Amino acid sequence: MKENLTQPIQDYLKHIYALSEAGTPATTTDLAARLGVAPASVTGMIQRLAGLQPPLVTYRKHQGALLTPAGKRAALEVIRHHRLLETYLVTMLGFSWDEVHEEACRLEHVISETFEERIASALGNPTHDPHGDPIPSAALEMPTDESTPLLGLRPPHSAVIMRVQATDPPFLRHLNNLGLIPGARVQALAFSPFDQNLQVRVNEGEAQIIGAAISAKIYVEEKG
Amino acid sequence: MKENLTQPIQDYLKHIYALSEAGTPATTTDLAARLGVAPASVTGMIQRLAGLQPPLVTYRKHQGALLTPAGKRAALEVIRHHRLLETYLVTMLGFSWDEVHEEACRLEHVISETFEERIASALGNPTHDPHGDPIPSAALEMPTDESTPLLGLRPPHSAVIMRVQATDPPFLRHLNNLGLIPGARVQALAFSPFDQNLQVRVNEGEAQIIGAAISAKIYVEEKG
DNA sequence: ACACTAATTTAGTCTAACCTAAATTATAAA
DNA sequence: TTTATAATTTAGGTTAGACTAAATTAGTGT
Repeated sequence: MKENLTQPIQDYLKHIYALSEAGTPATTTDLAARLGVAPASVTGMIQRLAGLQPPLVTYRKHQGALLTPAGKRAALEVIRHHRLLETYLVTMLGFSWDEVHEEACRLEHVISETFEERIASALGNPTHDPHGDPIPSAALEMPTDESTPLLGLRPPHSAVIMRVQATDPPFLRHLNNLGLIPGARVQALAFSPFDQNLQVRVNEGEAQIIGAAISAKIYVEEKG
Repeated sequence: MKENLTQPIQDYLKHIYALSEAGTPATTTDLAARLGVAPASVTGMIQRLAGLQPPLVTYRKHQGALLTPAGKRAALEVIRHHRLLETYLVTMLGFSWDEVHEEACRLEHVISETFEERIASALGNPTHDPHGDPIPSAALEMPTDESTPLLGLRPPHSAVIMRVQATDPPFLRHLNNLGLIPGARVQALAFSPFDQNLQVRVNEGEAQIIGAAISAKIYVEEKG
């Protein structure tokens, strides 16, 4: 019951959570790609996780993996660590938002509950990290967000960026240069159905065109 | 050359550094005791460390281990992390000095050079941690201290506590209750050669008697 | 010089987490 | 329905880092 999960196991759970959030099981290959590991290794690990007492995942051959309640709790604990750390690194230690993912990935496995509490309260118990990702509460409740992909915004609507789902540092720096960061207001000026390009104005600035690869990863809310 | 040392290896190096600081090699058994590991495991690991390219320790059978320059650098890097972290946890996150050792032991292996720099400069590049232990500089130079064991202080001399060499939380809390913390002034009132007990006054307070087990671990400097 | 004890090393195992290659199963097209 | 392709699993192997038990070496007192 009081379990000390290894770092690899915590990583598996974190990614199973992300991939199965929509309800569909996380597949072996998707997990392998995310974890940077061979598919066969994933099969082996999933079988082990399903055999633990208590089991952390449910698993049926060729169907993929889903988290059990215990597995979900462990995953949310790691995700809370990760997102609190990212927030702390940016707001208290002057990291930029493209640097924090890697650092948080290493720290998330080793900080104590005390450390978690201290940084959470130093930050005023934030509900979202610098990328806009929701931070599970201390009770491991995930905040529910209403945001939708920027890709779906149509002229002449405007909206506020709530979330940027990306971890690649060069990509994040690029978005930062374009002003596409949480809090920014974007107005849709034109949409091209062929290539799914969106022409937008960001924060009263110059008009610019952004491709589908970008606008699908940015989540906005129409408000104000 | 660009080495990613594992956490166990970093721990070995750290403890070899501590045990061989005086110049005498670190013995298998002492290392085993410190690392909480069987002596045979230490032998195996030391042989591996001596066989790395470049070697991190020098080793001759039954003689114990000494750090090579590369090994010493790696050890000092970890020790710098550890002591900066302890300092940061105490001064920026409200940890008490008995809580920080364990936390720093886990964090020291995973923080980046960037993280190290940021906390060092947030703290004003401290040279000593909350226990008074010297913090190696960014260039890995260890500050040299002049302090001597409180055990050697004789009436009517007085001195200032510079360093407390201990990690056990209950013990540290006890010292804290006695006021025996870095910065405190102690005056020797009497010394009993039989049991090595020392009667002292701490910070103008009540006289109290402290045993050799304590006064040997507290380092002071006579000044002022 | 000898013998006893304590320290150390060797030899052989174990487990977690990975790998590759081969075998199997599912999926989708003809 | 059959078959090709892609996904998955099985089987077998590797490595780091630990363990125990047995063998060896060093150090000390006689």
